[in-house]
Amino acid sequence: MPTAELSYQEAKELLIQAWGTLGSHWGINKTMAQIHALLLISPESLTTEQIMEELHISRGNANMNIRALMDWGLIHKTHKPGDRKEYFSSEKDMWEITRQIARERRKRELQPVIKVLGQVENIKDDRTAHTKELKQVTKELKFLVGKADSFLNMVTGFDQSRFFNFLLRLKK
Amino acid sequence: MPTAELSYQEAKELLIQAWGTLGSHWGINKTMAQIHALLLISPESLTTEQIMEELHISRGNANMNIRALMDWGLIHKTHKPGDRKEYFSSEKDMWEITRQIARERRKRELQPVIKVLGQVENIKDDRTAHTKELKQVTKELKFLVGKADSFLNMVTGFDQSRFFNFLLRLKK
DNA sequence: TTTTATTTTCAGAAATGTTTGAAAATTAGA
DNA sequence: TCTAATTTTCAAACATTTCTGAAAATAAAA
Repeated sequence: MPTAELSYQEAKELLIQAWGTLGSHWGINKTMAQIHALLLISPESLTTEQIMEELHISRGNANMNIRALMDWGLIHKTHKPGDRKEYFSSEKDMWEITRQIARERRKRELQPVIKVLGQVENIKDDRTAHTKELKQVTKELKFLVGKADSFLNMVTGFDQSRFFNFLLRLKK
Repeated sequence: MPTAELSYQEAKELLIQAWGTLGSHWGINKTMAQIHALLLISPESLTTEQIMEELHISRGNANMNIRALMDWGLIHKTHKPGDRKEYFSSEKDMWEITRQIARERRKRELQPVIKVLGQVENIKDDRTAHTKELKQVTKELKFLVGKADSFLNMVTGFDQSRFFNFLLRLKK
């Protein structure tokens, strides 16, 4: 059975929904991801009003999630001459978006955990099996989370062409 | 100020809490992460009863999250001779845990999104700017998510030393 | 300055996710 | 088979997160 061609509207809703679901697996709430998807596929920048209408959400909700997206560095505020409203637009370069997400997740998730693991590693050794196991597990956990941190740090340092080389080598 | 040495109990609680926080950024609920942490640092396998007592949770809650952890392939059921109860133990090899998580997240998160992006890509081209933008963004998104999928697939296929050697080569 | 457009805040409402506990189902041994 | 130990289910209670909408704050124009 061949896949039916989707209309623009159907495709747009599917994409916004899919991006929302993926986002919610990544500690980003659904609305935040949906606003991001909407701005990502919009050729022009949009006002809060337009975002509210398009996604059927309240002003407060729109405002809050727009600010969160700006905190993540994924969207930006712009102005139009002779217009008092604020317009929002997404960074469109997919690699830049990837780098920005890598940068924020390192800072928000990995680094706090690495700090805690460092403390736990410092436990007083009373030579019991339980303490031994806790120390061993913590050491291995810290090693692995540390590697993930280095990897994301590397991503933020790479430019696009180095990234493409990296992808090529991934092929096998 | 030098960091004070933690007691076993303090360290254990810190670790369980840290693992829970990291887990919650990964679509895993608090109790599920706590049970996993508890089994990870426990030298012996534990019964449902012991897990309930240790974490102060109900039988239903324990049962449900134990099953979820088994679905993820992170813990296993064992039996002791002459004992009717089920005992649970965590996979201890940290690299094996990483591979298992990579395998599941590919299946649960990336592959469904890739499928949707394939559908959206198939949109009827009406030559408007909006359609053009949607197609372009979808194509780039699919490329990127596809690469993330290949990367996780590689993790599941490599052994630890091979994987870290691979990452080392990327450094420069 | 005053008026008007726009953005931000936040208390309560709604929605979603988690936990409980007791009853039902299952399983193994007698 | 029957009995007793153990596991599973699930409706209702509880907790947490997200969303709303109207009021307050801000900023630009008159």
